[in-house]
Amino acid sequence: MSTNVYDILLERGFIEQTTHEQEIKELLGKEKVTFYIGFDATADSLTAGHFLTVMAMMHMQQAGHRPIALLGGGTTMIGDPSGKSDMRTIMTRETIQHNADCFHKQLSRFIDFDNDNAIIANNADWLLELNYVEFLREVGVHFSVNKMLTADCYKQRMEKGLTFFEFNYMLMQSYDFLKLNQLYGCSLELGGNDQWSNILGGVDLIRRKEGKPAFGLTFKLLTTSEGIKMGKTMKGAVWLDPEKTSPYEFYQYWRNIEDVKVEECLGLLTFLPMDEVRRLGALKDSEINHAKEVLAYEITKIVHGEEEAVKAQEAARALFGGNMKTDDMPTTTYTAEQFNAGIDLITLLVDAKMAVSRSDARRNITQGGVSVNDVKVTEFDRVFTPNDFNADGALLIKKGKKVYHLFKIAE
RNA sequence: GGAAGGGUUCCCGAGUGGCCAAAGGGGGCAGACUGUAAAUCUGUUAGCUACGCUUUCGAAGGUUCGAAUCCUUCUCCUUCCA
Repeated sequence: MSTNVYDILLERGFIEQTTHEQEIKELLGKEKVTFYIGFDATADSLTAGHFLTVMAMMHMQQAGHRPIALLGGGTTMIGDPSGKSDMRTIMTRETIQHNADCFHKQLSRFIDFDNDNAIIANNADWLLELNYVEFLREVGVHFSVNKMLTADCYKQRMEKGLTFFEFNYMLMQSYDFLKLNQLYGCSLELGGNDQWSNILGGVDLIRRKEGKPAFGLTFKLLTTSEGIKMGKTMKGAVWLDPEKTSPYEFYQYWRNIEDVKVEECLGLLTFLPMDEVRRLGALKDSEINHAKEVLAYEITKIVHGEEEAVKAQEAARALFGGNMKTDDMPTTTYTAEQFNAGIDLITLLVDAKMAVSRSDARRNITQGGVSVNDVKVTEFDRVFTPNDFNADGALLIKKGKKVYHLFKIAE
């Protein structure tokens, strides 16, 4: 191991807090370390938010360490109260299992699970059959309620109310760490900074109960400059599953990132050398658009592969560069009869899901937000026929600056 | 178990018989300005066959010409007492 992976993570901006900085660094420098990161199986796909942690796992694995991806099949049944203002909906075991399977599949794209290079575990395996009294005697005795209550994550909940059910989350997660320590010799837990309290609990538990060293480290959370968690849009999370968030949308999300976040994201979410990251991050004004292109391309490449990244980039360049290239555009087709009869603009917008309702479509048109073949249309009852097609035999409709759609007759 | 307060549109939060599709803020969308950024300003933000109509204020009933507003039951939450 040439460069210590701790230094890499530090330089790239991952590290937020550590339990024992010196010891962790030394440990990572001298031996193969088994570490774990937990993923709550609350949806059937990983999100852009998870991606940061996945990147960290990849760095660690490249440096020769052994990751354990712990799927929260058991803990998800409780729901982590950290950073949540309300209690989560409780999910069924079947849903959680399905989600865990999806996570496993997605993670395999990034992490090599063959030949014991990485381990995938599910805490349902030990949490679901726990004996309550035994658990209290073995684990519960090591936790001080007074101390837990002073933890930031619970403090926030003191006002809104916190159930005993959720209060146990910390014990469950700590127990996971203990269990992984016993089963696989796992001695390091990584996670987002919102996991700090939970990680500390596990580190303490192992040290007390096993008398063995254990460490914890948290990563920066990706937020916008206003402190809102990144990876979310109003339409929901940015998913890694191409069925849920298309590679183009994924690309666009990063392409539209705030200026001030470009350098941070390049360091965290790409494998570009740091010299390059700093060079790109230093670009000013409109120059920084180049850095954003690189960022979007690199992330898309890691998540969806080079081919998709190229396609997304070309589609974006074509659209915003002015020269329409219609190959990869989202398209809706109609039969010749339908089009010959004429289709009104509202229907087109709604069919293409460019508007959520006919009222919404009408509003957008009236307010001057819609253009057809680059001509602004403000009459909402305008009807289109093949006579309105452009040179390529289609209608190109844009809503706003970034949403576009192609309409043509089915072959 | 007892007492009090409360559930309003995407979110927070006004509204306590007609002037309420419901103030204000946030968020979203669109327009202007720009660099596919941020900030700022403007418009808009239940649905529809649209100067009108239909469905919304925890749920179900009821009173009334008329209910988010009053009554009854149910339900959920919060706080205080035990």
